[in-house]
Amino acid sequence: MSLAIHRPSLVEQAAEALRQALQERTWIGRMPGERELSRQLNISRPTLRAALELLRAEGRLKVSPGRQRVIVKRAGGGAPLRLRTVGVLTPLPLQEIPPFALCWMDRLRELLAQAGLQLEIHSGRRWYSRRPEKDLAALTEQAPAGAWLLFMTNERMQRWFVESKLPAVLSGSGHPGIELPSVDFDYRAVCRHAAGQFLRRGHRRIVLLMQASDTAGDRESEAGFLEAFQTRAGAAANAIVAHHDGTPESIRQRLHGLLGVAAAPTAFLVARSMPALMTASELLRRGLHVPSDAAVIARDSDHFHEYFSPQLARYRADPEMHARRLSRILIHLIGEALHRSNRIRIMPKFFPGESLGEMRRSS
Amino acid sequence: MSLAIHRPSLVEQAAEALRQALQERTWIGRMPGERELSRQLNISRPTLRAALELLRAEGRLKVSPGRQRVIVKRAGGGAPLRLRTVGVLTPLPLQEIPPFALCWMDRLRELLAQAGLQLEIHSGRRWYSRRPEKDLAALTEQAPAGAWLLFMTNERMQRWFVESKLPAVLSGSGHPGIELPSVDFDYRAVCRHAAGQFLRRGHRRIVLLMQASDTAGDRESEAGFLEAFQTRAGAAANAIVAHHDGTPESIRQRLHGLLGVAAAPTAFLVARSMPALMTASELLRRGLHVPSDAAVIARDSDHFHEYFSPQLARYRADPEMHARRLSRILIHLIGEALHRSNRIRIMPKFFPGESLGEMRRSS
DNA sequence: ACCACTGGTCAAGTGAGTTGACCAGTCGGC
DNA sequence: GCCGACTGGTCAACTCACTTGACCAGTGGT
Repeated sequence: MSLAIHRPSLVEQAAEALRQALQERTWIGRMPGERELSRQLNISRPTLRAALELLRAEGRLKVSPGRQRVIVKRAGGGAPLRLRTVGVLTPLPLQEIPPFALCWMDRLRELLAQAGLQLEIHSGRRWYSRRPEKDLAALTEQAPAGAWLLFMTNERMQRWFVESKLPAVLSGSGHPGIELPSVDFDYRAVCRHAAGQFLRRGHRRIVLLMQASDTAGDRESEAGFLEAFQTRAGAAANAIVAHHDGTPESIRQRLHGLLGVAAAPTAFLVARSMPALMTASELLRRGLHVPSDAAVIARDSDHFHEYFSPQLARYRADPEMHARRLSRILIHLIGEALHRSNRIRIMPKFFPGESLGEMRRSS
Repeated sequence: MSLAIHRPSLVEQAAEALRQALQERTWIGRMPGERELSRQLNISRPTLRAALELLRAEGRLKVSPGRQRVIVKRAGGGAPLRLRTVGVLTPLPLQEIPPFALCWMDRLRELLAQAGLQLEIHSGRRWYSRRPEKDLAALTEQAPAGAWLLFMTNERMQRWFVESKLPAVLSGSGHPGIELPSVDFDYRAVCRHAAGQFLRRGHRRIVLLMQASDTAGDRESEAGFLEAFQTRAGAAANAIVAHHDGTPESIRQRLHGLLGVAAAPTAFLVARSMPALMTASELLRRGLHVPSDAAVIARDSDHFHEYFSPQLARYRADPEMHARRLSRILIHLIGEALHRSNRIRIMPKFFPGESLGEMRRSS
């Protein structure tokens, strides 16, 4: 059913009108001035400029400051093929992608399909290495896409996309200084809040357990977590940041190390839904009572958490919303092919569950 | 100079899209609900309502509170609609669909998109009730599809699709006598095998824990499970089939009942991945050791099981394969629109894990 | 009686687009 | 020479269509 509405931005519509006008040889040699054009099109100058920038990127115009834009003579129809695919970059194979992401990805695929776009998933550790530049260049040449959706990306990758000027969107945080549109969670606020919950319940040895990756979201998580200990209440407590490599075995080992000492931690904030499951189940398996021996909060949540006993305290978000926001940005981006730094930051909702324990005054 | 840009509001565009849809007789009798429509159009409800109000003013719709809008019959024929969509029926909303299914569904969507087909998911308990006929008729009229993909269906539903002669494929087993193409797992063999594993390890009180649904797969599971007890080794043992309603709370209660007696079961075969998680975690939470106090096998597996400690014994299958097979049948079906009873039965691979215990001779 | 659905309403938030202002560079004419 | 009227380049403030998320009462099937 093609019920979907196209919803082109004014910029796209203006660009299309200008293309049409150029095609019909409305002007010769140079374009009219911006102010004149914006008057004719009945749009504002910033909007017109964005449209003209599109045409420049397509090679139809040349600009130089102080002079009117020059119309480039075209030899035959060098119509810039518009790519109708969105490439997705992920380090994980489809089966290992967390259900939450799978859910919004599927919904996103549906939304994009209605707009005539196809999602193409490229999964592999290759692009996530220390020096991804060469592989990224190879990929974007061999599998060209109208836009790229980046998932769990490190700084190097993000920087590469900015510099190569390919249209890209982040699902997850952008590193400082990276000007890419993104949809992500406010992990700084989440982790600060979670640590605060632990502190208010009298915990004094608190672990943030996360994957050793260099995504911006994880860095923010750490920063937010540590911020909570700079308050008066937190100064007396012990903040521990522990890393693992993402595999179940590695998480188990890390927990083994943490719990093997005399003054073991009593509170665990765990990043990502599956490591949270591993943490909680391993605690139970060791005979610890949750929450009285060890409290747990999951930074991320997935639907299978509903089926864990005791119910984990966690932060929940809406995959449908995530998909809609991404789809709008992507459709926009593929139409305009220009970065408009559009950062959407979502605050997931806290769900207390049973793994946190009652409020108490002192330890 | 036709440089001017027509700038329709979203409301106008939506109204136009709806007029178009009405023209094409996309729905019969009544419109879908506002929430559903706004989701399909990817606009917010207030905006949609304004558009619907436009149509009402034009006399194409009638509204009355608490009921869906009624389409006013108009003279003049509508165009016959071409069906390039595959409708998916599921009782669960997208977020609650198990990751395994989500995974093959997404891959299926990709494969179908390549063939120019769109997947349209319809989730709701409505079609899964005791008397689904009326609602199914309404659905297939209001959202016509070139083929239907049925998920977790009961016998009544399957029979309805056979009798209405709509092209349909089952993901899951067909009930006896139902001649629909299907891709499913051989749960009879799986459960017989699982019960055999328990018996060989000396367990004598063995539970099959499953959702009280009337899908063919679940019936086969029960049959296969019980078959294992008709061997010489199984005759001395106690087979218990316990049902729950699928909610975490219900599973917990059921387990509470099972474990509350003196001679509690020592082995649990659990259908579906999430109930298996609930079972294993609840056992641990109660201080039972897995597997020495209670052994667990999951009939179905999902990737998050990797992150449970101890590793659950389970049966694994390949979502990619599942998607490929379904896509072939569906593309075939939508091309030829005839049933060719094509039953594909998959035997998932057994993974012993840690929750089953070593082999031993006697209890 | 319940529960899941329907249409009806609303307040708060947000982001695309507008407006209007100020640069520095270019160019023609006095 | 130099003024002034153009050019493109940039920015901050404002506006309003649209979104979001929440509630309500009524309907209808189980």
